[in-house]
Amino acid sequence: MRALTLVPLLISPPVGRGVGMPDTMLAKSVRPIKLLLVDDHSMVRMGFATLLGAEQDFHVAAEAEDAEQAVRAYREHTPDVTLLDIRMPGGSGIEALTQIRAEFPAARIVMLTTYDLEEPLFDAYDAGAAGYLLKSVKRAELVAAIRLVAGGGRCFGEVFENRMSTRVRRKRLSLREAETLDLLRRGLSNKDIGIALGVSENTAKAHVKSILQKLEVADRAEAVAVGFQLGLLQLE
Amino acid sequence: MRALTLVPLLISPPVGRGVGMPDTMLAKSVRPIKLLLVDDHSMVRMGFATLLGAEQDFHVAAEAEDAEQAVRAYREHTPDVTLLDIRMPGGSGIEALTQIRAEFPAARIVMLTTYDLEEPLFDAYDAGAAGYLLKSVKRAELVAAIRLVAGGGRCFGEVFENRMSTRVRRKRLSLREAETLDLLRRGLSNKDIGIALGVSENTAKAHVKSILQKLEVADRAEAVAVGFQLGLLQLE
DNA sequence: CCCTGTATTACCCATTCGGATAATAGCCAA
DNA sequence: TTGGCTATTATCCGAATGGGTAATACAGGG
Repeated sequence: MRALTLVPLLISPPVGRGVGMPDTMLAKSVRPIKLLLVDDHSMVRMGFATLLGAEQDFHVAAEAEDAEQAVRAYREHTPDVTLLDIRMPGGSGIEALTQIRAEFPAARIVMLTTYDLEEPLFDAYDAGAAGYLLKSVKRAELVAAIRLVAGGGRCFGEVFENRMSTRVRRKRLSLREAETLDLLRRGLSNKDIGIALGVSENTAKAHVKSILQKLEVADRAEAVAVGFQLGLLQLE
Repeated sequence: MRALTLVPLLISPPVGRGVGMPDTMLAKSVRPIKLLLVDDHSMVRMGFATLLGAEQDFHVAAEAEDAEQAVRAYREHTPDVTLLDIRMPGGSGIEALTQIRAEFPAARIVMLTTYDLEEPLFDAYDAGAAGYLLKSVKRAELVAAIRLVAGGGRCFGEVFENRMSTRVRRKRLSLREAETLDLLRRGLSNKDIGIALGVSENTAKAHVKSILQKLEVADRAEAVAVGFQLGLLQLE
């Protein structure tokens, strides 16, 4: 059900994505775009603040360093565009995104990430992110993306297009399978997985088998590796 | 051989690590500390530059965004202190560190990292880093660390102490074992590992067995997970 | 020179794994 | 209601895995 709604987006970026975009000029002379920056690293926030503050029509209204602060800051400032880091200690950026969008369905939020993993990308898309960018974006690209999003557009960069094709064929893990994968990484045998999940060993085997199929891997070791690769598993 | 030389460092930070440090004052009135910043993310560089540039006795002489540029920039500017990101595309920070230290044995280089993984920490130590800090360090801490290092001190923060104890008992993987671990993550069977390494299946089994012992894990799946956890394996 | 660690190979054996197949039941959407 | 997905369980079976033990060879540090 997701794949179906995703495809059209790839071929229909909102008007203004390109060389001469009228939205930019409109925004420039009216009122500054109010921004909220969320990242757990103060260095990164400072970098963004410095970079974006240099634009005349941008105004960094607030910063936050975790999911909770992000939600509170949003309520207080209701920014035009929010830049939200995906991975933060204590509640991921996806959670913050979900929470903010629940309270403010019109919130325009651009997710930022260091690694090009596909799971968080799709989670972000599902949760209603307006954009998804790598932190390595060039200044001009970022500024353009923010203007685009402020104007109601969406911006899922190269990342999106790169990862889309592989995801179409790769099926998503079910809840149970995700739990099982997390037990695999901990070195549990099928029997112990069964015990941990409160099911029979045979059921655990079935889940593992299903994981191997969906992830298209040869064994549990590769499943764990791909789990990290896709962002299904995270360092802890 | 490493553990022996490391321990004393923990209890003997160079003079001046504390409240009233004379080195700071010395440096302040003499000449600014020349800095080189290396990080592949322009946002991060900008953050550091903004933050450090605000200190009167700091001077950000140059920036670089990969290992190669870092080495060239070092040759050109011979900074007092270099801030070097550990993970960068195309040659890790460790390589840059090694190369610079080979040419300039007195180079004072502080490694910066996002994740608190133990392998790069020890690699950095072995390669002669003067410090090792998480990117999440507070401004004051970073500034103090740079002054300390500029004065000839070393600074391996909380990270170091936390990770040291676990590493003392956990033995390092041999070259062959590291190669084997990388094949495990790709889902190869013992037989295929043997073929890939040009050895017998029995030898491959022996390597795998040794990995499981050294990493103290139950099976290859957990070995892969711990491999990522320790920084022995990286996302690609 | 000896000891340690690495790399290599080999054999045995019980356990585990992964593939194939199949059946039941619940839930949700078309 | 029907079809599809998930979750559950089960059985069969050959292959792979992990543990134990042991031997050889080579290199490097003490």
